[in-house]
Amino acid sequence: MFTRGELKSLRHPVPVCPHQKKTIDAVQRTLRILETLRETGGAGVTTVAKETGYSKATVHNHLATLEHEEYVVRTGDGTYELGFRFLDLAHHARRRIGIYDLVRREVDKLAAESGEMALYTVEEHGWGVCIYRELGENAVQTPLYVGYRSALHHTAVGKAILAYLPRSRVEAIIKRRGLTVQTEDTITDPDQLFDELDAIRDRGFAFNREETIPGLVGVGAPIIGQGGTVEGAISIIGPASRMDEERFYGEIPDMITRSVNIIEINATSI
Amino acid sequence: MFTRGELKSLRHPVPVCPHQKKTIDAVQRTLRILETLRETGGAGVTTVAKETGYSKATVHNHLATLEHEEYVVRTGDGTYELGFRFLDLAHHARRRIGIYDLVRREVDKLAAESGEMALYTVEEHGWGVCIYRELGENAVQTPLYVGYRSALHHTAVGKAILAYLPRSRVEAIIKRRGLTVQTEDTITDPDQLFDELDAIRDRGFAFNREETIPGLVGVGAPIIGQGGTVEGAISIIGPASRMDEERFYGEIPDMITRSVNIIEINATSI
DNA sequence: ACAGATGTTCACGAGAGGTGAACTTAAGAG
DNA sequence: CTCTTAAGTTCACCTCTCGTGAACATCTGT
Repeated sequence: MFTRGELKSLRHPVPVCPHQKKTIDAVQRTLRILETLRETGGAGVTTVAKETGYSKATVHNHLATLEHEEYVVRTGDGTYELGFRFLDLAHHARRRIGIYDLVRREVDKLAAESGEMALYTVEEHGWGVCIYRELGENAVQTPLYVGYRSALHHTAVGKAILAYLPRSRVEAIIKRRGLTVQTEDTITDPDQLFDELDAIRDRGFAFNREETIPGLVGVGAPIIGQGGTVEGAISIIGPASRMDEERFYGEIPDMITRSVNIIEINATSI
Repeated sequence: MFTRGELKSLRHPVPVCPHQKKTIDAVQRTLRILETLRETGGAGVTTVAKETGYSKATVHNHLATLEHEEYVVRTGDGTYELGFRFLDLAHHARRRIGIYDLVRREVDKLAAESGEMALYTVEEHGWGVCIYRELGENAVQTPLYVGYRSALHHTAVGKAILAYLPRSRVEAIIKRRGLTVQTEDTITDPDQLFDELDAIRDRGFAFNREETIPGLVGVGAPIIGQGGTVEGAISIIGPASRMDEERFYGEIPDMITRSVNIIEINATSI
């Protein structure tokens, strides 16, 4: 027989990895559940339980808590959906972007002038996150909504940002996120990527030549803040069919460079 | 000596309130912490601990979890801030609004035509939540951002929505949220509010006569969906000084009614 | 270099929270 | 209208999570 003390020491044998972060399981579960609601566009207890692997009771308790705290709503037909409280959190998250209004005006202008889609993207946790987007008259249909996250290595904005981050940061990001294949033109070799980043730094802006989606191209340029650090990048995106040499390598980069200058100059006075 | 069963029953004496919901404390703590980041616009462990009353270690563990899950960011100066992942959740929450694009177009039109602020609001958890907002040329400065929540009884949109909810729902909302005083003109008496809602139903739209902020007035009208239920309400808001009788009771209501009709007609074809 | 504050780690134990099963309610089929 | 099936909710149990204070580490500014 064991005494209580002996039993206890057996229960906690040895931490598998002594350096792994200590995270709170219940919080992770709630986040997984919210993400499930996001992906399903609303679901019931059973669906969420199946999707996450948690028991029905667990899902029920989490959803009840989230509903009580008004982060989730029960609709008429009994499904749970993301609450509008996230609009509020999103608004306050966006307030971090000091140059938001400035950027917005320029992105609107770019979309109107070019007739294509224009956007502003920022780096976070090694992803590119779309902060603002405006559609021009002939803009392509892509699922690129505000809040959309994508890898940095295969977009114009992403490469523009990477080009102006310290090499160590870029290496860390590559290690963390990998260089996933999107199309046959996606850069998947680190050395090739670093060469590309050198070229971008030389000319001041980046091209996306069907590296994300076949047939889709883009031009992007970084916004450099007072401290000399990249704040983000703006870009114009359109179908390859509409982008002849003159436009893709001339007019569009000019428009973008002009907007970048306006933003950077006005940002210093904030 | 006690048997196991007897001991157990002693340990759980009597639930203080048998009907109180079972919520998960850790989740509530995380939400409180996120709300603190929201309110402070970014803060360190100590500040959040002071603000919430939780221990530093607790706050540290929660923030570490939220950062690991990429819902929060550590900035250069060591403070934690809301992550842009909330933009994504917000986007998916907003997808619940089927008529969003339709409403957006009309609100833009109203803002341009009137020169004032125009907006679309929806009810959730007994609050009015601003879903979309556009500023006209002369729009007033108010903190009415997308995601902003306010009580329903003292705004034009709020009263327009209440007027078309079942009386039982209205009573439940009043009970839950109360009729808070905003200005000397705020309706704080339930009977008076129900009379006002009758009047709104008669004429089809609602007025806010400085009931929220002194000097600020508005006109709002509900959007009624196919099932005959209120989807939300649109509104134009401006300074009382710019709203003479003719404009406030004539032109503005006409513009809004026209937009409501366009939205409702087009909504049936979705 | 030092003082004051902030962030991080640790051991411990109360009790939170996850679980399966039982129960209730709602929806559909025949 | 009843039976069947599935979904949501409640419950008692038990483990291990998570909150805590205090000690330790790290940083900032003068």
